[in-house]
Amino acid sequence: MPRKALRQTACPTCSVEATLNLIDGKWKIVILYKLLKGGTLRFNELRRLMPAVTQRMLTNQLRELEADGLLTRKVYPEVPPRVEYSLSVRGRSLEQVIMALKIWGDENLVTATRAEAA
Amino acid sequence: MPRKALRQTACPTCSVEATLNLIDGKWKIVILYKLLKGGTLRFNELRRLMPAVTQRMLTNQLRELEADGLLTRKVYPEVPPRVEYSLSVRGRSLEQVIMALKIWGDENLVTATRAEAA
DNA sequence: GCACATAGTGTCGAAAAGGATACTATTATG
DNA sequence: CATAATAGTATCCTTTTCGACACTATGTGC
Repeated sequence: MPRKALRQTACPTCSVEATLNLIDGKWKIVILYKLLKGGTLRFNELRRLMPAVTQRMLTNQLRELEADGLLTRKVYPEVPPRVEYSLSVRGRSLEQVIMALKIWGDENLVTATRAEAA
Repeated sequence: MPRKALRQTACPTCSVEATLNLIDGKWKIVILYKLLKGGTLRFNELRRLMPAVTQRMLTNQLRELEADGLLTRKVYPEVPPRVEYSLSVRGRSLEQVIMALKIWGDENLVTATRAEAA
């Protein structure tokens, strides 16, 4: 049984869509971006960087990213626990995608995201 | 009242996240990609290109993309009706983003999207 | 007169995603 | 003994998303 159902595809040949599925999830892109910029980060460091994300969601998203092979989770058998997250090679290969998103946003979302924004 | 609630942001300064919000929606990226490749397309042409998408969803996604200024909807007052969709200037500016997604997918998703895929 | 094509809309319900909150184990520190 | 820190879990609930399906108007072709 798949850990997470793959959603139905609009057109199976669309690698655009498949890629988007990987980074779909409310916080995944931000996590990847933070790791891209920050290198290795611990769980609570990520939390502090994204205060709006609940612990549960952060764990969820990290686990999915790990399952997709986009990041590496390294547990140190210490007390208090220490877990370090960093991009895997595959994750780092997403740099162009992430940066394309960032660049577009910087250029096009300076003031408002929607025309009718108050 | 906003047409669609903007979801809470992980970090307001992240243009990465904001950009992703614009193209978030199950079929938006594919629609944009089809229009990028196909130029101007009519409603039912899009439907045929994406058979898995219901009429209602296609309409929804097209309306949201229009509201975000990413595409142009041109209605011809004819019977039977004719409506043509094409990327706006703003929409076309997303080309780098869309192509980054496609290129990554082509290079990294050749066989399977998930390690545990049967 | 009937079906067909276009570009939709309306309603209902299921499923998935996400949020709030409380709880865990262990050790160090005071 | 009490508190704090780490990296989470567990449970419950609400919101959002998505799909199925039926329905619309109008003119053309048979």
